[in-house]
Amino acid sequence: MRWSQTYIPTLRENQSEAELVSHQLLLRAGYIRKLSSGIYLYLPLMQRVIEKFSQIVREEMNSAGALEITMSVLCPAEVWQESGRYNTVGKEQMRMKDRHGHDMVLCGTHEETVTTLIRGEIKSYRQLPLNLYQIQVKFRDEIRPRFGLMRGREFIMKDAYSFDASEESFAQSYKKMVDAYFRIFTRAGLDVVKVESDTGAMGGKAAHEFMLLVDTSAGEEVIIFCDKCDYVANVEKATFRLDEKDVKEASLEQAVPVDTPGVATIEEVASFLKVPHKTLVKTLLYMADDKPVAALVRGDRELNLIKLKNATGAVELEMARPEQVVKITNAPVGFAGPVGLKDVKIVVDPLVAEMKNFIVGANENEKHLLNVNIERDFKADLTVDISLAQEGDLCPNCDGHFSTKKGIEVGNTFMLGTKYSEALGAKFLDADGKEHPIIMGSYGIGVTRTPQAALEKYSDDNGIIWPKNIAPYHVHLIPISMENEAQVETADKIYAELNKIGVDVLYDDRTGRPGVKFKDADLIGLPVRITIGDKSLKDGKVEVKARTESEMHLVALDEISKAVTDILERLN
RNA sequence: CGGGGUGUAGCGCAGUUUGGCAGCGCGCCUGCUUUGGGAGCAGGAUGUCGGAGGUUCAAAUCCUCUCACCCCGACCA
Repeated sequence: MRWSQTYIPTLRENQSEAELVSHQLLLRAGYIRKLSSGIYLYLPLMQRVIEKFSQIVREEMNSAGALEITMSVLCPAEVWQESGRYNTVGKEQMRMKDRHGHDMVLCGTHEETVTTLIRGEIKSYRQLPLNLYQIQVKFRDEIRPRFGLMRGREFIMKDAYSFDASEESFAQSYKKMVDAYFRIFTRAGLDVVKVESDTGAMGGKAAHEFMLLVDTSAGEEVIIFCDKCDYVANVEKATFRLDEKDVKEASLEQAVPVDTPGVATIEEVASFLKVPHKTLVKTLLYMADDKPVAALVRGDRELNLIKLKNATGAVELEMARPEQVVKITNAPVGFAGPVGLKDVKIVVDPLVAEMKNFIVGANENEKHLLNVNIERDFKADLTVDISLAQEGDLCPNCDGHFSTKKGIEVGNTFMLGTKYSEALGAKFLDADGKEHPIIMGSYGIGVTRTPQAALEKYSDDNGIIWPKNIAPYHVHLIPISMENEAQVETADKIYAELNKIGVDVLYDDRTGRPGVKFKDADLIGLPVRITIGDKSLKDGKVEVKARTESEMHLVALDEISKAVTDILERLN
């Protein structure tokens, strides 16, 4: 492609709207433009990146036996009502009425649609397994879109859905997808890790996420690693083993109230009473679908909201507002405790269950209770892990310890079980003529998110450095002067030759100054640059340089193709 | 939704405190010169100062309402 024939609006200065390097670069290098909050337009370069990545996805999905289809973005509300998710997805689902007044939704995912498609048509175990996928626009009305394509409201996703007749068959289907995912990300030049994750609103039995590990603030997920075994999990999901050191036998002492004037936080109470944080218990009040819940975690621990949500089975879980806290505990925020609470579900973390003679709020202003004990002073309605795992915790599978890293989720796989097939009536007959719901899985890859995520790893001060397989073009061809006939002639020849052997070339045929072209080339980030100038051309040579490397190679004109393919061969 | 912030030329911003000709840099257009890392000179075009209402002789500036966008939190590929 000739520069003069395409549309690459590069910008000299950074855009104020962008926080992340990757977002900044996509805007500056002329890949994307914003239309509205969380809604982006893909310009020609981005379009090519999307196509290249999509093609990799498509090839690997196809070779894993999945079949490409395209489903609608719009969907009648009844389908979502039937699965039950109409009431649970929340406000991120965009809803509207058509001209006849029918309720419609914009799909953020397609479990309902695809299940509706196959039910009634898949009747026999002989028709299974089946895996259908699409690469298509999704819409989610995110509470807070941010980071450009990383968390847009409209985005492109590859979503696949598997249908199996047995658990054994499903396990194979799932593994095929996991294997395909690793091949996809590897081809795109990205190292990802597979981590255990929460199933969230998707429901189902288990799930994994594919994470690109990054050191930047773009890493929205915290990932827990065991330093000894292969246990890896999203912090939302991670469980850990109780440290035996924390289990102590002690005689129960008399509970006593103590004045704690003006000290409300764990930090303040601990230093006021001169005791370690882990002798205190935090009582956190939440409203689970408008019913109060008290969550008790040890003073040195953070609450894991996802675990609490799962434990309570709540659809909406929100921290109680100060006035609600007052109503529940008769005390201002900071003095809540489990003793004497009425009509409040008390959820106790196992770490707390092991504690003796601990300190809690007294449900009275500026007072705490010392030497409180479970059973004697209050009863737990539920004892379940609700603590956030943290660095140094003990691995649940071995005697290793946890460390943490940050990552960007670029893909996920869900074991859905029969949640959707049962709700929507997708059933098959087995060899004995018995009816069963189909076992399903769903598998997503963020097609627009992934390339931007890649840039969080692959860029430098001068611009983008694309992995070769998702770069919009392979080669950036720059004649120093378009007024110089010999240079132009050479450039034309190289352009034709490389195109012929399937190397994608962006030919900067602008009549501008070379400095501008070099700056734009670095910004756009194609893997290989070929420069044609009088210095080397008088010896019948041109300069070939990899974006990642600083040294140039002088290459004779008849060896260009080989030089370029050699460099591409060794690049990521 | 809560908290914080910003809207002025295509982009980046100053001007708002203390009301008085709407500016700067980059980009864009024309001409000449220049051509190996964002050129120089000369000339030129470009504004609903986010919007509506109000105060005033006079509003980008003060007041009221409103919209959009960004950042922090809850949501999520």
